[in-house]
Amino acid sequence: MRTLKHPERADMRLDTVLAALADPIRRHIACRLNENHHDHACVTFELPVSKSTATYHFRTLREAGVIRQEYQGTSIMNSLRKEDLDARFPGLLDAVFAAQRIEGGTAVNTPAAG
Amino acid sequence: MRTLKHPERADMRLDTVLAALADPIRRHIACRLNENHHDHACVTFELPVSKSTATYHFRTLREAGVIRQEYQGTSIMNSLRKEDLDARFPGLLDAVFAAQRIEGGTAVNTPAAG
DNA sequence: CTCGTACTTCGATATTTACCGTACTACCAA
DNA sequence: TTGGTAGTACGGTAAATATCGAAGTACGAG
Repeated sequence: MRTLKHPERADMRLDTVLAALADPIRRHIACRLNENHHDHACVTFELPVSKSTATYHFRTLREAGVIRQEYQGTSIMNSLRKEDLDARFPGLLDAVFAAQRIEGGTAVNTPAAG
Repeated sequence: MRTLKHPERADMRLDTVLAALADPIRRHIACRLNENHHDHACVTFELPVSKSTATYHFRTLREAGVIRQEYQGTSIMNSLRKEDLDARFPGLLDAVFAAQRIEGGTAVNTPAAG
């Protein structure tokens, strides 16, 4: 079974988390995982970038500690590390999601939506 | 009198604000302005970068809407746009500052401190 | 008017980031 | 075992970012 490396709670860095959430595509992924509480395969996000670029963004989020990625067969199930983030940086994630809602929804034009 | 351009509340973008706060030097500036409530000239920050780089970071913060910069003679008085930010993205600034305190203080080694 | 201070602007550079396509791996199902 | 699906790794590129030093501007003090 393939496993992916995730930072411990204590190893999450504010720099990295903020940089991860500063990108609209990555914020879009995080917001969606926050809204739809069950896990999602990468492929279901329909991002406006190529597959390899999507991998890059998911990896950036995972390495920052924002999401958890676990193989399930050939897919990866993504979930938001909300409890860990809330423990490490209380209120940060909620403030970002609230801000995103205020600013106007999706943060990104998915190819399906455009 | 020289004046500098600041975005209106409504024009503040989450992308830009998060990117501004993702950099440790800029977050250090913002944190200091939050702690010491009166204004500060750029020169008082003793950042570990050259003067022109400092200008660049202050400008980035100003253009994101995080700080206000107003000339006072040959100096610039910097202040945090806390009310505006709180109105636009409630809780975001406080969450970032709290996270910074949790992670361990200064976010940056000033040359004086190192 | 001259000088020093505080900051900006410009041009250059190094590094990082976002992005792509191709080739690859791992797994499941037939 | 053959094929399809989901995602990774790699090599490359374009753009953005962070950095510097040198030269310039604006202002107050003397």
